[in-house]
Amino acid sequence: METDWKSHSMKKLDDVKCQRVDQPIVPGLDDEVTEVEHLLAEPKIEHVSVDGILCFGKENIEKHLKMEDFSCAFDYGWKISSGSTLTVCLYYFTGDLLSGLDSIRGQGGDDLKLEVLDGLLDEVDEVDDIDAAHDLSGACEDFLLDIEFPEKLSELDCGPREGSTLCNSSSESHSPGFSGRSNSVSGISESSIATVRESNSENGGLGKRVGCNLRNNFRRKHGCQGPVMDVGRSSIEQVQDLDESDDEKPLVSLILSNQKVKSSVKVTKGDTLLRQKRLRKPTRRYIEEFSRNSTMEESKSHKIQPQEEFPQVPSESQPRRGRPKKIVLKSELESDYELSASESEDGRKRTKRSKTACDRRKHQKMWTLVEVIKLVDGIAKYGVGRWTNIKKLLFASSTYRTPVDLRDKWRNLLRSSSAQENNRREVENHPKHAVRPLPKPVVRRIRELATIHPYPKVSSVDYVPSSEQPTTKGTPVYHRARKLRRK
DNA sequence: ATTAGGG
DNA sequence: CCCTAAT
Repeated sequence: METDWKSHSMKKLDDVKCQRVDQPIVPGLDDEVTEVEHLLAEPKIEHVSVDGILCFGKENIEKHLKMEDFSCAFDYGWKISSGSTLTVCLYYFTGDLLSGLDSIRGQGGDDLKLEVLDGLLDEVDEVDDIDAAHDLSGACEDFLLDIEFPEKLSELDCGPREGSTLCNSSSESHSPGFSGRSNSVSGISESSIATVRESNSENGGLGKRVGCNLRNNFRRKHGCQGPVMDVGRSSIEQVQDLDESDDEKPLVSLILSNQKVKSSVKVTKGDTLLRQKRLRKPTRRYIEEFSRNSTMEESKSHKIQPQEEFPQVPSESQPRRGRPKKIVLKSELESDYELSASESEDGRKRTKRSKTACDRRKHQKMWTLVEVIKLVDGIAKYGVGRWTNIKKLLFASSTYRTPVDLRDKWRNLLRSSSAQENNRREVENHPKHAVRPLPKPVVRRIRELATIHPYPKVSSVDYVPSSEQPTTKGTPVYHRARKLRRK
C-alpha cells in the first residue's frame, strides 16, 4: 500500500526532473530565500525576474519532492510548493504587491508550519469583512466580485491581511517596478489578485486553474515557454490529488465562468460588464446575510456550495431533521436556547440575530486538510477522547472548532477512511467517482489510530466479527479492550 | 465542565 | 453541526 504510494510519487518526481534541464539542483532553504530576495530587489528587470521565478518554482518543488519520506510532510510540501510557485509568479506581475505574502509563503518553504498557515487563516472570521475592507479600483473590484465564491468556499482561508495588502497596493499603485507599464499590468493584475486570494484557500483547485491561465498569459506576452509550466502543473495536480477537494465539478464550472469573464474584461474593458457586476456585489452579500436565494445569484450560489455546505438557506427553508420538537422545550429553557431555537426555526425574525456582528456562522466551517492533519496529530499525541486538550493545544487560534466538533470530525474521518479503504482501486480507475478527499498518508494514520483507539461505538464485546475490523492486514491485531464504559 | 452518542 | 444524557 505504502509502496504503491511511494513508487507513484517517485514516478512523478522523475517526470518533473526530466523536464527541468537547464537549472542545476540547488536545494536548501538559503537558496530559496536568496531567490526571493533577488526578486524583491529587482522586480523591474523582466528577464532576470523571470528566470528567478522559474528557478524558484522548480527548486521549491524539487525540494519538497525530497520530503516524500515523511508521509505527512510530503503533503504539505506539495501544497506549499505549489502555493509558493503561484505566489512568486504573481509577484512578478504585481510588483511589490505581494511582498508581504511572499515573505510569508516563500520563505516559509519547509519551515512553514501548519500552525503558521492556520494561524494566518484563522485570522479571518467574516468573509464579508474582506469585501468591506476593500475599497477597490474598478477592475479590481470587478474581478473580486467574481471570485467571491472561493471566499465562501472556505471562509477562513482568505486572510484579510493579504487581501487588503493586495488591494490597497493596487489601488495606490505604489509599486515601483510597474508604474511605467500600468497598461500591461492592469489586465493581469486581476488574474493575479484572484490567484493569490485563491491560493490561500485550501481548495487548490481554484488557484490552480487561474494560475494556469496566468501562466498562459505570461507566455503569450513574453514568448517564454519555460519548464515551469509543466512543473507547476504536475505539482498542482499532485495538490489536487492530495487536497481534500470534495467538490471538483462545481469548482471547475466556476472557474470556467471566471475565465470567461476575465478575458472579456481584459479585451473589452466594457463598462457595462463592470457595472453589472458591481451591482451584483451587494446582492450577493445580501444573500449571504439573509440566507436567501436571489434569481441572479442563484446558480452561482449553488455552485459555490461544495456539496453538503448549504448551511443556512436550507436549514431555514426546511425544518431540518427532527428539530421542531425543540419548540416545546424552548419555552421551558433559558434565553440561550431560545436564541438557537429561533435561529433554526424562524428565519424571518432573525433581525435580532443578524444584528450581532459576531453572528459568525456556526454552521459549516469547512474542514481543511491542514486541520484534519492537525487533528490526527493531536489524537495521536493526546489520545482519543481528550478533545478539550486537543482543542486547547492545537486549535487554540480557532474560535470555532469546539471539542465536540473535533470529536465529530474524528468520527467522520473514521467513517470516511474505512470507506475509502474498502473501495480503493475500483474507484481509482474511474475518475468519475473521484471522491477521494483524503490523502492516502493521512488515511493511513487515521486507520492506525482507529485500530488503536476504537472510538465509535465501543462495543462491550471482547471479540468482534472479523468483518467489522477493516484493517487487520499487516498490523498487529489489537483487541479492543479499551474504553469499556458504562452500560 | 466534558464526553459519548444520536439525529 | 446540533442536541441531550451521562459523568
